Amino acid sequence: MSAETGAWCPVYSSIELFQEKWVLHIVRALLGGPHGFNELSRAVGGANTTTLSQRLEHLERLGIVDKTVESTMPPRTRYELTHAGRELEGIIAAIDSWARAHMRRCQEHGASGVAFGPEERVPHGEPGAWDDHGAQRERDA
Amino acid sequence: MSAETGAWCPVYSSIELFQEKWVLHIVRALLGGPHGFNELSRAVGGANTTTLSQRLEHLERLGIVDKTVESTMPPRTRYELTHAGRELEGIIAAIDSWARAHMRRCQEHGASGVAFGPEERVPHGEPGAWDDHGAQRERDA
DNA sequence: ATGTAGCACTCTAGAATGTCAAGTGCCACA
DNA sequence: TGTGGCACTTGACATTCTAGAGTGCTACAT
Repeated sequence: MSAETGAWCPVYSSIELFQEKWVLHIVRALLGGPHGFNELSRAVGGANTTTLSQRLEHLERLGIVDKTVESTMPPRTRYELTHAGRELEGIIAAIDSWARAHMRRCQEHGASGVAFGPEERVPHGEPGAWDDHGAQRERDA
Repeated sequence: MSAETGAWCPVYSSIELFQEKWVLHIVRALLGGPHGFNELSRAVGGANTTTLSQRLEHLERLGIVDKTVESTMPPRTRYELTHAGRELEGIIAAIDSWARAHMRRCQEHGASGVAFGPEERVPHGEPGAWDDHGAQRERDA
């Protein structure tokens, strides 16, 4: 719509971007350093590879992530944040502090059957993936 | 997965929430004051009513928005942010500042055909809706 | 030399999610 | 009496995401 009315709103567009599935997860994972493709898929909580490669392609086109293919055999790919990407840390940090303050409460009174209970899909967890996140997050705790 | 591994991560869950379609748009609109249902649908950029009522119900259960029905006839509904909801302003502000710094650039070199050009869907814009947003955004400019 | 495993993907089909369009019941104003 | 607004719900349809398998390559163990 932005494009149509001529009044293009950067904030609206960013929100559209961040509400694409996995985008924020990808940024969060990449904030902890560069990752390979499969590694990223795991770090992000088990995103399937089809979606992941679409997202990465999109983020690369927008200049948020940078893809490097080392010309060894077999070629290794490395995804990392660009300057613009790294600046997203402010958003992740804001989410982080809000989550710590308010999300825990949601979980607690979730005992009454609401709040994330009914519709939270559980993708089949990789226990190891969480260690990654945990370690990365200590940074700003 | 969080639920499954026992290591529940509030940040992961928040990201899951914010990447639900319209959630961030709803919060942004509501930051500018309470809205009625149809009004909100317009303010948010033309969200369809089915999805909107689902989202609002979810946000209400999580204690982020508060729904008040005035017992007049016909009943008027008013959606507004709770305390926790208002605290999301930090996140919106972070998105806002990132967007102003980096998104405009994306648009500019979008002249080369990339960056939001190809796959941005245009839902059929209501020209008026943008005045709303514009007005609200002046607050933190 | 063969088996197993990892990397970085792509492909296809089906499930989940979101959307459109229409309809409901209510009232206000002309 | 008619047109329009409000706050939704319903059902059919479209888009998006996912699982799971497959590709081509290497590396390491047996």
